[in-house]
Amino acid sequence: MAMTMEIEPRKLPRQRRAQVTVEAILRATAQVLAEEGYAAASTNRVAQVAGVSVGSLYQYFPNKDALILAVAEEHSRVMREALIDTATKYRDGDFRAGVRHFVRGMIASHAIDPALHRALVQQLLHLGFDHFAASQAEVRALVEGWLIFRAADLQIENPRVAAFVLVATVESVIHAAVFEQPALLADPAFEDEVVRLVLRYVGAAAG
Amino acid sequence: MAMTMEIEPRKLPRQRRAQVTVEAILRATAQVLAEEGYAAASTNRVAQVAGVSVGSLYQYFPNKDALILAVAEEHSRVMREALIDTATKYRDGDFRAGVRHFVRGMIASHAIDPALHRALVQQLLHLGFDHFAASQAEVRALVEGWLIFRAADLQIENPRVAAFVLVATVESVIHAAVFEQPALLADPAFEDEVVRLVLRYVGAAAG
Amino acid sequence: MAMTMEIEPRKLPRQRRAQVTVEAILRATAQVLAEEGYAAASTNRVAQVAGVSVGSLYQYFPNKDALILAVAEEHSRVMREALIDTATKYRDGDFRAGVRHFVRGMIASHAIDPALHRALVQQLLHLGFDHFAASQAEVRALVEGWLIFRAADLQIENPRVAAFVLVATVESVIHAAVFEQPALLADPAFEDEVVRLVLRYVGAAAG
Amino acid sequence: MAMTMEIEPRKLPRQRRAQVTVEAILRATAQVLAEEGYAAASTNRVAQVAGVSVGSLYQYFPNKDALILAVAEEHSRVMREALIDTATKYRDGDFRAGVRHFVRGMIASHAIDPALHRALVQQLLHLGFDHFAASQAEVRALVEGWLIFRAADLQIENPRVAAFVLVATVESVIHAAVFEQPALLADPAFEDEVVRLVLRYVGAAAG
DNA sequence: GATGAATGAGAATTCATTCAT
DNA sequence: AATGAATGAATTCTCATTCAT
Repeated sequence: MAMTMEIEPRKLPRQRRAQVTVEAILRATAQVLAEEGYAAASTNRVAQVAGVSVGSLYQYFPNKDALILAVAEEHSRVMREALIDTATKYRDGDFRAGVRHFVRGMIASHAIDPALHRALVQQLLHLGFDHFAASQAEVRALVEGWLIFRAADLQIENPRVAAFVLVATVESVIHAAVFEQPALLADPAFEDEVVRLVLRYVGAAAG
Repeated sequence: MAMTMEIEPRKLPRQRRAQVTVEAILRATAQVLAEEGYAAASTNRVAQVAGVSVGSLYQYFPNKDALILAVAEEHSRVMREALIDTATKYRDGDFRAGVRHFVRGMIASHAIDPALHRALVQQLLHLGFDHFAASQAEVRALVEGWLIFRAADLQIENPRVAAFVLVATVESVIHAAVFEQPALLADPAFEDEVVRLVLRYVGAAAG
Repeated sequence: MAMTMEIEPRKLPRQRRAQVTVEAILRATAQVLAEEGYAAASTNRVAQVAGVSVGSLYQYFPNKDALILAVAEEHSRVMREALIDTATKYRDGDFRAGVRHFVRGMIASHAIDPALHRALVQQLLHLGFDHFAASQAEVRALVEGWLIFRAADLQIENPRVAAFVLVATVESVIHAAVFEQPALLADPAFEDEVVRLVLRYVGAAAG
Repeated sequence: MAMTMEIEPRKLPRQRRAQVTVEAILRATAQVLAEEGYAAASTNRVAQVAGVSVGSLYQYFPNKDALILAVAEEHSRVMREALIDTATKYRDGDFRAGVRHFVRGMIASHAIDPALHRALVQQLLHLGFDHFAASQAEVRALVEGWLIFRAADLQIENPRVAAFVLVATVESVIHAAVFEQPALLADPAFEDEVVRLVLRYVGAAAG
């Protein structure tokens, strides 16, 4: 494992033409990764699908890992936004409804492009980056604020730890579903159970 | 990605000498994987560490994947046995003690060789085999049976989904510990927290 | 033996530089095959002789067989052209002169690069492709048409079978010369004998 | 190409058990060669099919080439005998009938096991031995004697050369049929044409 | 900026042959 | 005599990366 791995984009595209090139590359990477799998995602293949030369790819990404990371970054940004949109809306409403929407948002965000998500997780684990874990920080902060705001109604000792456990747990359960039983993602009973898990854990369950 | 991947062991070692060779190969694979990581685990490197020629390796394993899978098989067999032993014992005893032993078993099974476990998870995901998923199905079935058997004492709507959620949750919390904080595996407070999570979820918590 | 053997060239060279590379590879393959024999014709050796990297070789040929086939294709194209040129010219002239030119064309085409021819025959048989057989089909058809066209002057029962026998006979006599006595290819007496064999067979001999 | 190639059988089997082993090896080699082709004919595969260990194979054959040669030897012995049987019978009868029987014998001998014949020719060419050419010496002598005996009825200048041309020609034409159009072997028109080729060549044709 | 030809280290895999049991 | 485990040199092929045009 290279200690001196560059992962920063090489240079920013200035002209519109370059902008287009970079987007084509990212889209092609995501597509190849999702449709043809890890093994097929060689730099030459990606460039071909993007309708661009390998040379152009290396103009903007110093190496393959940086390319994958950029795609992961984009993918997790989209996921994060979808989630935060949903979750923020219910900040002041009924807590139980809020939890349900949070969970629904998490499930929905994982359903955006499960194949890409899978491929990225595989690649990133393989690269030694737990990229999605890092991107959860923001979500965690959101949830922590929420727990503090509603502390009176809950049985929680340490909101920070609870937020960590909660986000990690929900994420992992959904994750497991993505990998092992994708059908569950569309099963209302699955949503119900995850909601129950959260509510009971924070001491806000009905019965 | 080859569609026709052979993964069955090639032939069974008959003589004791061969037995020793196969064991050396498996041990070397596990060691290289755990200590030097995926990238270093070339067939030649493995053979070298095993003190055996590459040819011998290919006498028993048709390709590299089969080799990795054999190691995973063995590792998950050991894990599964440790777990099922523990869990089965408490099938009829006190439920809360049973949960504690189940959790303890899960933790213990992941503490057997965390580095190898990490490497295998990375490698298998990467190969597209979700080998541990398969072995979790068995555990899941065990837990589901258990939940149904004890339904009267618990507050569960859908035992099948609940079993999935439970196993995934416990597994992933422990997993996170394996990947990020191996020290936790030996911390009694960690066990306590996971037990609490489970008991609350199934509605069997004391308070 | 792979059932799904790719033998089509991988991509066409667009730039002049690539054109040069491909030609160098083909020339090197022919040379190594002819001078050092089958056993020496490894892809790395060929690349080395071509003054090119193995990678470049694989950029244009998907595998070793495709490389050999491309050389065979070229060689048999040259042979076929030499032959058909000669033979076609005499389609309407004097039959006996026509036979002489046909035979002369066959001999000349085999004299182009006997060592390469030898190596290719060995190699192609060995690969299971009877490449020259295919190209002989064309010659056979030409001869059959010729026999039918001149049927009045000849004593032939079954032109199709006769064409097969004729071409096979001439081909193999010349072949034997290539393999065993290359010097004969340049000896006019050899041409005379083969012509006599043909003329007597088709019943057009003078005496 | 090894200059010091051993091709002599290593030792003669003395005990009946060994006799059986050697025969099994030869039969397995022929079978694998004919049915699975050159590529599959590894020494280990042959030993396996023979129900014998590789070690035993090497007890009687110093290397792979010697094994192939032994099979070729046996195959050409069988062919030769079939031919000589047929041909000798007609030594004193009608010349034209004799030729027909000679040709028929040649065709029949090539029809004994065409797949094996093909595989052997491929292998032997590849090894640089023109084994079947050598084994023709005996047949050639037979034919020469025959031509001398019937010289009065024929138009032949040099019986030795004529015998060479005749045997080589007939052999090659049949050979071409084996490789390119096996169906011809069973076609009476093919036999007719080959007979005509011979009769006209030696000046014994009817018209 | 873009191109795509060229590179070559490195990885997987085979198979004739040996030799201890 | 027979066994079959072990050997390892040799070969094919891939793919991230560079750089001249």
